[in-house]
Amino acid sequence: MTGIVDSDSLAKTRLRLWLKLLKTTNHIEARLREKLRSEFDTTLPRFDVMAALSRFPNGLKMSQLSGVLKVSNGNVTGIIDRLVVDGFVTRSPVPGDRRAWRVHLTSDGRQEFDRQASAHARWVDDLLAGISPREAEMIIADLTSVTGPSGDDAHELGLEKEAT
Amino acid sequence: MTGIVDSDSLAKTRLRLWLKLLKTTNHIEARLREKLRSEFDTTLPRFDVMAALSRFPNGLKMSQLSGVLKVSNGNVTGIIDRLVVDGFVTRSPVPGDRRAWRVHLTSDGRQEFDRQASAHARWVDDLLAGISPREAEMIIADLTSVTGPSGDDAHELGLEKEAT
DNA sequence: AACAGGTATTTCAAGCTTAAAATTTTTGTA
DNA sequence: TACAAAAATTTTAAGCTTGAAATACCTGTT
Repeated sequence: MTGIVDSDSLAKTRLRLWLKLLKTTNHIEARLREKLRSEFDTTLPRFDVMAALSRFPNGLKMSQLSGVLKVSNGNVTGIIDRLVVDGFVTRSPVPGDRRAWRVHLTSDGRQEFDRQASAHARWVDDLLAGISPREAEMIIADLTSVTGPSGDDAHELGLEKEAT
Repeated sequence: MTGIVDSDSLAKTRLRLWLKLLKTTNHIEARLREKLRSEFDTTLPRFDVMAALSRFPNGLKMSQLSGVLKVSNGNVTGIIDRLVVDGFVTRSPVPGDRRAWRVHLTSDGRQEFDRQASAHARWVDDLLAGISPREAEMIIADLTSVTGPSGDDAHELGLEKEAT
């Protein structure tokens, strides 16, 4: 009998943790969205795409981009379309494979993203100001059991083989 | 000079924490979405709406519902529309206010939600199995500084004044 | 009673998201 | 070379999300 009670209360604690995680990330995401919209007239998905591209100066193929961002293929198409219209991203053909496109930031895009990224880092720091570095490290360590360690994109994608 | 370095590394730790929180919740959310779709042919937003309604047997007005869920007004309309079509939710007029609707679970809806909720709790427990109750409590406490304590919906909404 | 202002909800436009289908191109094999 | 299978991308359909505009209704004041 006590076995059931015990594992039940464990489950309840984990459910509370899940609800708290959800509430926290939703709260932070909502603030970041507001800020990106009001201060840079952009969106979180656009920011995410530009962040990914900024880490790969050689650009990425569409499928690599959706792989890095872990979103569906078709999703990225529309976001890139709009970033191209805004002059922040360009598509160039991949020599030797007429199916594929390589997308990368323009210098305008890089400039704009740099401004956005430093503001973004400030916002996050402010939003998490109530958490000490020691606590932060602890939480990071604990949560690593859920998703595994932070992946190395370049390694996952075999980009080390690419020419610069 | 060291001042700058110190606050910089603090900011970096908090940014890492944010990325980890995001990765963790995205991961869990993705699994829950898959499961809800494959096992119950529903979605997370539908589940959230039904969860909210299940906590208020008297039903909620549309604006109360979007208040509890903290999403926009217009958003809820479409989700409720579809739940009504499926027979899980009904809209009834609010006596004395012809603008408002009261929405609540049907008995079918309540039955279906109960099944979904217990599966959901199991999934969450499994996904967070790597975290001990002590760790969970610590994280919950730490994150409370970001969003404040878990609110009491009934109190926030003045529902205590409602007749049963 | 009239009416100004507020409230409850829906509608709308734009963008994000996914899974699945469709298109085009490449690649391996017979 | 022919051709089937695989790969890269786009398109499509359905649903979620927001903020803002539109509707309909209520309420207090004059």
